[in-house]
Amino acid sequence: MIIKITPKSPFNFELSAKIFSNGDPQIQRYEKGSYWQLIWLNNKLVLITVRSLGSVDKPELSVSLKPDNELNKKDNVIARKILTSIFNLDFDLRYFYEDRIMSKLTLKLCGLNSPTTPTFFEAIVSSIIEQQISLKATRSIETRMIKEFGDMLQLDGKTYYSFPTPETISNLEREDLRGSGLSFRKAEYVIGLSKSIEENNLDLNELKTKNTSEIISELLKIRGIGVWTAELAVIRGLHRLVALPADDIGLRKVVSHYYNNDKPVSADELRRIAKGWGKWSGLAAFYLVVADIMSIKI
DNA sequence: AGCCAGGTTTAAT
DNA sequence: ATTAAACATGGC
Repeated sequence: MIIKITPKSPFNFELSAKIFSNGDPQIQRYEKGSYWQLIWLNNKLVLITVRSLGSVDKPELSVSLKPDNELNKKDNVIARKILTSIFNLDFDLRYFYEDRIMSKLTLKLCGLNSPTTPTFFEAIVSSIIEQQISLKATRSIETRMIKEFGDMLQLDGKTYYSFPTPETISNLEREDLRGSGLSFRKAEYVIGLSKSIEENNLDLNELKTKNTSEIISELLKIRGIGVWTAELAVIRGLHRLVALPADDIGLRKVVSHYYNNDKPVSADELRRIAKGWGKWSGLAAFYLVVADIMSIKI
C-alpha cells in the first residue's frame, strides 16, 4: 500500500531522515533516498519505507506499507499519524527561522526537522540507556537489545526489527538485558518501567496529552529517570521542544563551541544563552548538535 | 592502560 | 544535607 503525505514547507526529507537514523539496516536506516522503519500498526508489524517525491520548498513524501494484505483504511490513517509524528511534519519551521541568533545556522540546515521515535516508550528507554555513556556505546547496546528482544519481520528476503515492546521487556530478567550490555542498574530501570506500564500503573498515552512540565514531573517519579532523562525523553519522544537539557555535557560542549569560543559553559550560562532561543530552545539545541556533527562553521 | 563519555541511585558521612 | 561509589561499552 502506498500513501502520499505533503509536509509543511520547508522540509528537507533527506537531511531530517539521515541525521539520527540508527546505523543498523535491520532496525532504522536511511540509504539512497529511502528511510525505513518497522512499526506496530494495530497489532500488526509493518515495514514503512519513505521516499521523497518533492523538494525542500515543495515537499512530498511517498510512503509504502508492507505487508499490506491485512491493512485497512484505519491503519492507513494511523500510519500517516505515526509518520507525521516521527518527522514532525505538522511543525512549521518558518517560525523557528525568524529567531535572530539561529538565523545563520538555519540557513545552512534549512529544512532540517527534529525526528521523533515511533513510540514515547522507546524514547524513554533510549534515554535511560544513554545515561552517562557515549552515543556510540549507546547505539551498540541498543542495537543488540533490539535484535535480541525486538519483534521481527521478514520481507523480500530481508529481516527487520522493531523496538522491544513494554510487554516483552516486562517479562525479562535483569540478566537478559545485561547480556545486551545494559548495566544491572539500567536493566532494573527499564524492566521496572515496562512492568508499571503492563500493570497499568503508568499510562504513557494518557501522559502524552498533558503539558510538558506535567509530563516531566510525572516521569521524575519513575525509578531511573532524573531531570536529564526526562527532558531528553520528551524532546525525542514527543517533540516537546520547549524542554532543554541544560545539564547535558554534550550540549554544553557544543554551545561552548558556537557561542563561547570553545571555552567551557556552565549549565547556568547555557540557560542564559538559551533564553535567546525563546520557546524553540529544544530545537535550537538540536540544530547546534547537528551542526556540530556535520562540522558546520558559522 | 586508563580515563571520559549527552546520569542516577544508594550508601555513607 | 551533602558527598562518594558503582556502573556498562566504546573511543582515544
